[in-house]
Amino acid sequence: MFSKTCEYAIRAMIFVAHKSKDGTKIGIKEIAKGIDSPEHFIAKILQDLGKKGLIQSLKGPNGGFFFENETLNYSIADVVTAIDGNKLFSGCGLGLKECSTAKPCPIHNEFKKVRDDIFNMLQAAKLTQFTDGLENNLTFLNRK
Amino acid sequence: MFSKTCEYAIRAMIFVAHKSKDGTKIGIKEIAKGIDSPEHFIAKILQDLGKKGLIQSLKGPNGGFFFENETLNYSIADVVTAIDGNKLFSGCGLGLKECSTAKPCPIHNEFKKVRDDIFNMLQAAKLTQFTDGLENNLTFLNRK
DNA sequence: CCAATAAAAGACTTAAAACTCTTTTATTTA
DNA sequence: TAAATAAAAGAGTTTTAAGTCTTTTATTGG
Ligand code: FES
Ligand code: FES
Repeated sequence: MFSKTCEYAIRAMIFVAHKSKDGTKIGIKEIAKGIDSPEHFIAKILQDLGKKGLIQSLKGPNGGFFFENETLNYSIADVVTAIDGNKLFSGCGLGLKECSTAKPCPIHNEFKKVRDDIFNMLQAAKLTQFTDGLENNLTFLNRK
Repeated sequence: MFSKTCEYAIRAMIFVAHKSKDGTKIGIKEIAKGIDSPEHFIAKILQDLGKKGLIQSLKGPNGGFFFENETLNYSIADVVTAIDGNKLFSGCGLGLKECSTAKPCPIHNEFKKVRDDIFNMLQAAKLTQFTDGLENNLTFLNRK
């Protein structure tokens, strides 16, 4: 469904949303441990998301990653679009150059339906809404 | 959603189902043209599917690819499983080592829902059911 | 201002996916 | 049975994704 990069990105963003709820900054090492990902790899990914404005960071002692505007409250769909682009949300399921209702592939109708469902569910899934589940060990971001 | 290999595979299988409905065999060159894919690449893919029993082929003059048992009538889900495995149908959306209801990731419930929808729709989509649409130019397997 | 800290940047390696080319084997038909 | 045909097999190459390592830059607190 998502690229490995995107899977790490989503896990990391949810993790940061969880850990930095009160404005605390969270370091890359702790993030890498928390989501069980290669440290330098997730660093690159978050740098990229930082450039695109989806996350903030500060260098130096007590530095780390955090969300400046809780008000923005990005969704998982925003993260997916930033990393994997919009192929999943608007591309043809059978790989035709573009998805088109006028010249549809054989599964266009059914595929469009589930594709839209995926988009809607990821759009509705805000990064901040998972804090409680993680806090109470009802949901997990790693298998350690 | 699917790997490039899998996209080609599905297109090719639907194309063969369409073209060899009356027992005609269809050559790899015509398949490659019909679905707009690299010839040697789709050849490899169909060889693989042949070994797995999803398609039949014969060498020599008048040889080509065809379906022996119309009765089997595989679905797109079968092709996807053969090529991409079952990660899409049963893996964790956030890339955790395994999807588990007991130790779910934050989006497990919602993800499982759309994942099952995808499976059901691909399971219901039989390779032979698209012939009419293709025949009447209502649906397409390329953009040429 | 200096040392410590932590992210940013950039160069790099590895592994997997995508794709190509050449040779071999099976089948048919003249 | 020889020539033509078409897939099978196998050994590549190229490209992209995934992951690593080293150096630089920014920030803080003493
Ligand atoms: S054309 Fe294939 S999904 Fe729309
Ligand atoms: S645990 Fe992530 S989808 Fe089930």
